[in-house]
Amino acid sequence: MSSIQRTRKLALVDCNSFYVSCERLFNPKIRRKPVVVLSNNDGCIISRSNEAKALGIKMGEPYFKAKDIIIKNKVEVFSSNYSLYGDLSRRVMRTLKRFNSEMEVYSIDEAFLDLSNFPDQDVEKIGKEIRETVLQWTGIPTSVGIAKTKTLSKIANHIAKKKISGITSLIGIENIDPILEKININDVWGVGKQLTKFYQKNGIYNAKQLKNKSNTWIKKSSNVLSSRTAMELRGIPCIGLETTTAKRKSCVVSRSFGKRIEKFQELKEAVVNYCLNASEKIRSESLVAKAITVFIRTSPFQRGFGYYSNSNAVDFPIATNNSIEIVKTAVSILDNIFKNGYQYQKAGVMLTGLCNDDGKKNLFSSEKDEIINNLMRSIDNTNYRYGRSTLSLASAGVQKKWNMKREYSSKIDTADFYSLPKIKAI
DNA sequence: TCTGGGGTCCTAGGACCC
DNA sequence: TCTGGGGTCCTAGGACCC
Repeated sequence: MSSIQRTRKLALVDCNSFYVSCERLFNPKIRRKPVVVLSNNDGCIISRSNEAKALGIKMGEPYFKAKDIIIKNKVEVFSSNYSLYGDLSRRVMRTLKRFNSEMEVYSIDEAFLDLSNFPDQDVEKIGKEIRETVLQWTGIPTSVGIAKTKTLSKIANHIAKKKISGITSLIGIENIDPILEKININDVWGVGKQLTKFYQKNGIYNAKQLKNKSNTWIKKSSNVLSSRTAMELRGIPCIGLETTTAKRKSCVVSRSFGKRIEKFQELKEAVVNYCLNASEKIRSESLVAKAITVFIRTSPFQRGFGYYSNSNAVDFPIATNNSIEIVKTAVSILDNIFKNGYQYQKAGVMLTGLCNDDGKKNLFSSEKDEIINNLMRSIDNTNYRYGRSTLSLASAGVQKKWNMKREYSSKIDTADFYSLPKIKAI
């Protein structure tokens, strides 16, 4: 064997406080200040700068609960701006792809890269180079964790987040038990709230203890996913790299309302809008839906008004992505589940059983379908060019009293040339 | 007053058939 | 009429992820 070691090596590159970093990119004045970004409707805190974390503001905490700390410490607050984050995410991913085309975009702010082709002793250097390049080209700071399996890369990344260098590699370490011992069981990828409770009850408090637990016990008392996690902790890959983006199986559009809604008419407007959104989305991916679910509910937190939640699913006679048909079906479902006298807080539609739109005509297709398809296509093109909902259906309404609250939007639009930041060339 | 949204996968249990 | 078990398929709900 040659002296160059080539084992399986996966890097997890994760953007630091991604949404906050995006806002900071366009607003240098908040670089060193505590910053948080809120979820839709300004409901919860979903991204925090290190300064904000240090103040004790928790992930997912409702905004109103953290308001005291926020005001007292002059924390900068932003409503979320997903088109900005999506755009910057694509730039980061494009940059990463230069290092290896064997890459899995795992979420908006993280990606797995296969570094197996590099010699073992070089990976830390490569990781450093990745960080520097992404920072220089996009302005987004990242952390890099490298290990033999996805689960271990996650752990390496978790450690890297706390280091100034921003990089941790577990490659070439004989015994990683002392490292795993310091990782709380709930910080292991795939171990959520319920599993944490279960493991702790059985004396498992850290990653090392789970790693050394027998597989049969884990499989028997939990499930295959948990045993996969344990195997991955042992350095045995069980979760593959998904380099091609699989077609999705469902498409959900749902929102909480800016204000509570009581009237059927307003609820209907919201549902129609969600349908238009969802059908446009699946059309853009050349998919058709076999079924649709509509759900409505009142706030689970509001006491004294009575809680009501209901949903219903209906199969389409033929899988479709036609807005008009989808809207019509959704409204009839809403008609069935709507009850008077409740203050609705949220509604949503879910298109399920998605499959490829082969465009084939079937027994029931007619010339009318052809006309409808052309209509959908021109609606999508127009909306793409002139902004969403330039063309819509009358039932979608114009007032939209139910629209989301977004009080703290930075209103940055990356399509606006003049607001683009200047990035240093190399 | 104010508590996000969008996904995937697994399992248990019921319906149905032989 | 009563009795039994095993297989498959579907769905709802739960758990997890970011």
